[in-house]
Amino acid sequence: MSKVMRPERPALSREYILDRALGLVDRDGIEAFTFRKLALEIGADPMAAYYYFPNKAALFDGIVEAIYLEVAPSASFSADDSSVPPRDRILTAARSMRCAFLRHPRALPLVATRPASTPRMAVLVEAFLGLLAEAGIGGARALDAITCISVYTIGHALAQAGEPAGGGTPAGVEGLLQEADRYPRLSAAAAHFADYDPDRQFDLGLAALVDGLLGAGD
Amino acid sequence: MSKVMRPERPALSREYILDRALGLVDRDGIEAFTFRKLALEIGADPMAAYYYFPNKAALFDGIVEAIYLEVAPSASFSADDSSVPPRDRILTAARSMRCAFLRHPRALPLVATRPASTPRMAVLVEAFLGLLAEAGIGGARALDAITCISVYTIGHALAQAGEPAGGGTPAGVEGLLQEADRYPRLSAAAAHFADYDPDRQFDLGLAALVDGLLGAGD
DNA sequence: ACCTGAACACCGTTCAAGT
DNA sequence: ACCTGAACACCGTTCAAGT
Repeated sequence: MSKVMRPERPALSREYILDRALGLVDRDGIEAFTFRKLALEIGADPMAAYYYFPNKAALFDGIVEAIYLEVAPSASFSADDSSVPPRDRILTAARSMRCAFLRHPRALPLVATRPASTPRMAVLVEAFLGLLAEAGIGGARALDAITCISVYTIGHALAQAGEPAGGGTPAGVEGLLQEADRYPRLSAAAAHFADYDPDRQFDLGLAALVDGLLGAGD
Repeated sequence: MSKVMRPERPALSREYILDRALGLVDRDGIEAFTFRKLALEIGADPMAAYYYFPNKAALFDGIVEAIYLEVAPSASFSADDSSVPPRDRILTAARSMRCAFLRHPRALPLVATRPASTPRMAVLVEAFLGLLAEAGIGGARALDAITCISVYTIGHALAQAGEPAGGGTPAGVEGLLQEADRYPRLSAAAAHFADYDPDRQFDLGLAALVDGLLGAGD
């Protein structure tokens, strides 16, 4: 019955630390993230995390990796269910990336900023290349398609996450709309702010992009 | 002949400070940017900038604004040169945004992350709405198109800027390619890394996206 | 191997003060 | 109005030390 009274804490590990770190970023944002706050969160010395990560950048890379691990736990991504055409499976794959991204809006600047070349990314790219091959796209065109679809997906999620949590009119635009004569078209467009639906909009652009990329070589 | 020997320095101003701040970010990156280094750069007390900006976030917002001010100094953006079809003028507008972005690769995370709703943005959006109207797109569809094209443009520039300056094979991918049997398609695609051209790729996706968005309502 | 704690060289920001 | 300088409450990271 020696040190039984110590506050019980899961054994420290890379995964556990990343999990709590991502939780902190989700809650308080990247700016507020600190090794010292992380230490409080995991109940250890401020420097404990340095045993698992050489520095903050490496820990952030780990967070990005953790988010990509949430993308499409195998299923819809690589399944070659021939009953649904490859074009639609490509759309589904992009949506499942988007879904993982939107689960961590405040961490997205990390995802958008740190190019990951990990085994996980290789698996995702490999699967996507498979989908594209089924759609008749290969070689350089496949790489182009993957990049274009990826940057559109991350870009859209990032912009959506950056918006004021309200979801209605983008912040500050109201002020500009006072001068309706200076921005007549913008003012007219403001009528449509109410029924803005990010998911529908994303799908709209995604379909345009994918169809254009698939059809370009005919 | 009192204080003549003082190192000559332009009078401090919002614009001057932003200009030097952007220069620092361009040179050393966002992480390394510090009010104290900025002070050295402008030859003033570390706290001098606080007279013009309430905090670091406000200064970063100013940097983003400064970059958008570099977009298409009027010309190609709003010109209704009827000899070139609206569809092509939309492409040109997106390219001119991209061009301004690529002039400041290390500042791009700021641009991608801070939604700007300033008069300058209103002017750009207003002009873009004009182009879309000429192409027969208005209302909610125009807002969708602007957002989709914008996020694609910023997303692509951000990804490109995030790459290792080398430009060749994305960092670390070589390591993964050792296990060619695990990632057969990725390995095959690697043959095309050499002739990767970001501008061509951007144009490819942009054309797909724009044509899809313009044609969707027929 | 895994974690602690003191120490160092920084930060952003506040505030009272100078001109 | 515009800028300075000291001070405060933090940071990330190093390193020697503990178990």
